Amino acid sequence: MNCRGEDVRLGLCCIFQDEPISFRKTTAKSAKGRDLGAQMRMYQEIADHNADSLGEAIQYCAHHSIGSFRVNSQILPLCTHPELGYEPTAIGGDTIERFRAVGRLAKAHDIRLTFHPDQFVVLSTPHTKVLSSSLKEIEYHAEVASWIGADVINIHAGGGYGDKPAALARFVRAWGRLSERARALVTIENDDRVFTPADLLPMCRDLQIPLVYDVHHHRCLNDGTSVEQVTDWAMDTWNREPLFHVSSPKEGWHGKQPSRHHDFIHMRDYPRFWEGLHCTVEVEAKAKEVAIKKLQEALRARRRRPQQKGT
DNA sequence: AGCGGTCAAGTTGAT
DNA sequence: ATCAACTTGACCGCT
Repeated sequence: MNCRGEDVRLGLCCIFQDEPISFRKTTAKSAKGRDLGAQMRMYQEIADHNADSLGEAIQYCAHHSIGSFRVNSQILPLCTHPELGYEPTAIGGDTIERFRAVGRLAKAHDIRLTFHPDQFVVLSTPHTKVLSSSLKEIEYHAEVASWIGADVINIHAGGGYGDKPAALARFVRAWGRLSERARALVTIENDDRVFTPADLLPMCRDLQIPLVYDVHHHRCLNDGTSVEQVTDWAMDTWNREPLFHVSSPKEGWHGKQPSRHHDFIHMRDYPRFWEGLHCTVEVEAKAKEVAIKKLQEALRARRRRPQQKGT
């Protein structure tokens, strides 16, 4: 039981729908038109804004019983850009101290912070260029995570390239090239196209990489295992609070692309037996904080009702 | 001020 | 062959 009086910690992903809390970014094209000094000033200004916004996001979560917030990877603009990139620690002024203060705020309110680097991080890639940029990207996340106290950098296994065992072997090798600090934060999530929980669990156990179990992806790409079974197995891979993902299909399970996310979470898709688990559930719904509010209400209502048939 | 096109990056599968 | 989808639309430059 955590401080919110509930067992499950719900997580908000990156942005808000209605609440006026926003994060800024810029484009390489815009930055290139300035001299180096002006570029760094712009990056710092955006980073300061984003640190402040992250603080507001944490406050919002604390006041709305949301226990976790996923931080956008672009929180330091263009930091890992191949031409314009810079060391996170090179950002000037009191920006880093601002982020550290935000980290203390999150800790004080028991708001868990996570990262989910985007699709360009591919540790299973056979291409050395893609691999080096992926490693760099993860190390960047690890640095910022150390400022704010994030305890998860969640990635997918990457492409399968027609030979999943070979791809996973490359993943293992790449993972070994990360710093110890980064490895301690990296988690791996089952996806909806290539790697199922059954594909990933052996590697997760071998290397002690926690599995972020995405039940929606599992339902899109099934491997013969049950939601109950994978939940148990995934829980066992964690040396800290387990993290799961939930979402609902935009056009229903019989629509043409069930992988697309709905604005809200349908209770049918939220496993009943997750209630009462000590874990974080990130809510991947387009309506963001509005979807979480609805989900909280639906979970409360369901808890009051006697057990019904089905999940 | 409003609006449409653009944005750093990888891989897959739908069309 | 092209393009949308993915953890997320925001930003820029034109009219």
